[in-house]
Amino acid sequence: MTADNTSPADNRNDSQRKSKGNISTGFLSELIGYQLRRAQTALFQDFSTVLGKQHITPGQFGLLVRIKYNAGISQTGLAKAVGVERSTLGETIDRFEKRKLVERRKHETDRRAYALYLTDKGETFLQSAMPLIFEHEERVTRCLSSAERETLIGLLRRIADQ
Amino acid sequence: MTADNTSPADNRNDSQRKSKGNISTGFLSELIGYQLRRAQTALFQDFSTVLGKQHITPGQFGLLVRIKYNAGISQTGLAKAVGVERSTLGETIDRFEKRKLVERRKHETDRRAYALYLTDKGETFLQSAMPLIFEHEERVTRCLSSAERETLIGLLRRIADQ
DNA sequence: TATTGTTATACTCTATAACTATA
DNA sequence: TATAGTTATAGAGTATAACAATA
Repeated sequence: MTADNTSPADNRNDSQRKSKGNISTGFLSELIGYQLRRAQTALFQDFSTVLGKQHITPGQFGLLVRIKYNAGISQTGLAKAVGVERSTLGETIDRFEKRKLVERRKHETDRRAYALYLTDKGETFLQSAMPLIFEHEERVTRCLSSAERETLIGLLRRIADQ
Repeated sequence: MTADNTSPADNRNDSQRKSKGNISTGFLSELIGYQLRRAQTALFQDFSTVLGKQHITPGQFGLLVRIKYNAGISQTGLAKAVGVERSTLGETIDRFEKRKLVERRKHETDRRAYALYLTDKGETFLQSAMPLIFEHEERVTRCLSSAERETLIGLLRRIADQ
């Protein structure tokens, strides 16, 4: 791929044209960033069809799982772990608390901090979501062999971990 | 991976723990959706460090490229191509127009529609962003061989295209 | 002084619904 | 009737900055 390859006729690898509006995406289709974005959009849409009724997004699901496996974590600790600001996370926790999925308890030693826990309702919610998550995972990777699936997850992990 | 493997001690593959807050992510690290999300976050951050000063995001960049390669496209056509609502895209085009990157002209035959074009400033902007995009692409995939990079892009494309 | 959490503010992305102009 | 675009409204994610309480 070269930076000069910007002719309007350069649509050879434009696999997007088959289903969407049939428009050219130029050199985008050769970018990892672009295909990553497209894949994530596809996954998000599948996730929404099965878990949208529960009013949960992939990001929120990840938060609930982290609270489950790190019971008592502080908001700042959780915010750092997922890479968002404390103020952003605070509002998300507000919404979880309104839905009775997460509980803020007083931290035992640090009186400035909260300790976050799943409520029983939160635990149940996660438990009931689990089979849907695994079905979702199966469905979005059904076009790959087991080996390909492992390859993909390994490559993604290396990119994310660098 | 089994749905029952939810013990708090199940952190074997939790590569996230090394750099972030060192908290457990449970079974998340075995999900394609999770690793896809992490990889995209990493790419987004790298993109922002090189193109954030230009006040452009990956999504906006994709729109500008599509307008370049589909000069005269309508807002509805572009909205369908990227999978967002007309109202959402309209506001984005508003901002592009304020920045003089995109121009709304009257459609030649359909008087309800606009025809979208990059302005000269928009063309120049895209041209100057190009080398940064390719450097970004190189940087985020430097941990992969050429073959691995091709494998990854192919696997992502298959997931997105299904 | 530094940190935890909240609040105020702002911008973007996202969608739905109602509206107008036109097809 | 249907479509192109706008506007109003709403919710969520994102951030920065200032603040009170506490470490």
